[in-house]
Amino acid sequence: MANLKVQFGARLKRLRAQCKMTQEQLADATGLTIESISNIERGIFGPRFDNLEKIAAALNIEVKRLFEFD
Amino acid sequence: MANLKVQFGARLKRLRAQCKMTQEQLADATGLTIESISNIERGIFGPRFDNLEKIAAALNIEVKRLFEFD
DNA sequence: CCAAAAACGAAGTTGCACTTTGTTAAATAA
DNA sequence: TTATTTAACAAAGTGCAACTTCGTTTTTGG
Repeated sequence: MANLKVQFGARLKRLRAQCKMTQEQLADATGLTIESISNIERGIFGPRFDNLEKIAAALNIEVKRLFEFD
Repeated sequence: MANLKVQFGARLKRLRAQCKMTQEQLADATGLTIESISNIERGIFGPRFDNLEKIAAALNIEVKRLFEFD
């Protein structure tokens, strides 16, 4: 099983796609750069808690859904 | 609604209690200091992703359960 | 009461989240 | 095909929040 950052990134990418948002749109909605969104989705790094909140808010979902893998 | 760090901290505290673990035991199991555990539980700061994994592993639960509030 | 557990303060370190810039590649569409 | 958009990827720099350390006080529970 891949590490948490990778799993989280893949999950985020899928949820963002379901929202039909581009990385740029998510970046704008969260205040992060498009590069940071890309890095998060590829599992390069995991977002801090404050940005975790912003990401969930932008996708209009609860934070825990970002951790629902399998 | 309190911010994510505070909600997470309260949730962690409850789950740790359910496991009948002390902060010190959780600290030992995760490699964090007892102070860091205390700070996390009080919502002073949120753990990084690598430590999120270790905390969930120490409690023998899935990460998502740490974000199940309400 | 006593001992253990946890809260709290303050100050210092460090690693990682995040940015910036730029290039390349893949996807979508016309 | 040719554009155009979207995203992957690299490398280098910055800042701040996560984390530590040391010490004191307060709370909990037996």
